[in-house]
Amino acid sequence: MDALADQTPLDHESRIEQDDHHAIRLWLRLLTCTNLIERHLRSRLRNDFDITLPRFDLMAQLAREPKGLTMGDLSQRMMVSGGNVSGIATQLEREGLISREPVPGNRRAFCVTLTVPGKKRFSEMATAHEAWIVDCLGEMNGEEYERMMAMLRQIKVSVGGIED
Amino acid sequence: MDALADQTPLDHESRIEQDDHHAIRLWLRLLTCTNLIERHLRSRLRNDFDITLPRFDLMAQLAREPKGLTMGDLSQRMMVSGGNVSGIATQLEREGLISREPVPGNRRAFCVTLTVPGKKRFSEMATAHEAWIVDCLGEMNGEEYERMMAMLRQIKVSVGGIED
DNA sequence: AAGAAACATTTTATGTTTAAAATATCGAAA
DNA sequence: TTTCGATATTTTAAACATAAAATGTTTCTT
Repeated sequence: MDALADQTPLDHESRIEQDDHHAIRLWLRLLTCTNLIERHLRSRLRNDFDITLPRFDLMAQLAREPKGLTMGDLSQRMMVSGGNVSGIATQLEREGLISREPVPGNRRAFCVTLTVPGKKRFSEMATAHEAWIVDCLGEMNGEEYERMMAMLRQIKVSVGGIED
Repeated sequence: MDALADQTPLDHESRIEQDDHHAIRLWLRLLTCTNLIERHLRSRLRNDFDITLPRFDLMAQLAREPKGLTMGDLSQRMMVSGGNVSGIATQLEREGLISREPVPGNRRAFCVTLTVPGKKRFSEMATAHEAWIVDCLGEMNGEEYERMMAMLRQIKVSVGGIED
């Protein structure tokens, strides 16, 4: 095959053809960028802290809310299914990084919080995590950030408006 | 509190701090947008064509390369692991949408192509898929589009430069 | 107070994804 | 030739993810 002889490294986006609508090209580039960054973060979290991105994300939500969150809150904020949160929380609880306490006055819900070791662990990770992101996105000046944020907000509203 | 910060002139150090927050916010918004669009596309592909996004993506790669691609080519272009491609291809082959032919002269590799029904099926899907994306991203003028592409290219280069 | 509806969570079944091990082939050097 | 390293793919195990069913709790309505 010709493809076998092709040495250039490729991604979704470098394959696009001239006649594609510019929206398609933008979408593919958006996807490529997000995937690259996410992959990089996953890899660093795994190598440097032996933790997965979903577990880190759950801890990040809790770190922002010292009073704790219910499973449902976590599901909503992380934009993943309840069953998923349930599984991730089970793992983190087993590792002693979070705790699930019953909520007084509502026996259906649990209040999930970071344990003391969990807080310590998270603060170590958060510093590094932030630096990695700045490394990935940092070359941009304030004005560019604002423009990009505005365009993404537009997209967010536009997609959010389309009901699933 | 951000309102206060806006009125206060920032020294060098707090400006860096401020920029860092910008980077994090930009990353989170990027992630949210991509997830929303991806979720939307997944859902429509499932409902309208009873196919998953990974299967569609694999077919899309083949549609661009009528001579066929090897499993390794597919893995590289889709930016997913070889094992993953293997699983997806097995399913598509079972459904008769793709074929895996041995490559003459290299008994390790397979040449994967769309079958005739696969081509037909894909072309139906591709039209709809393109329209969905335009719906999500459409309200953008040429200048905005160019700016966004340029910034994303910058990010792509920046992240790509950091070796994994 | 009883029943129905809504809520919060977990469990189950199925499928996706990756890294790593296993299998097999190829190419080249000793 | 034989052996060794690289290449191409598949298999396996573990973590994630979703939808849907199951469980238990609360609230509303009558």
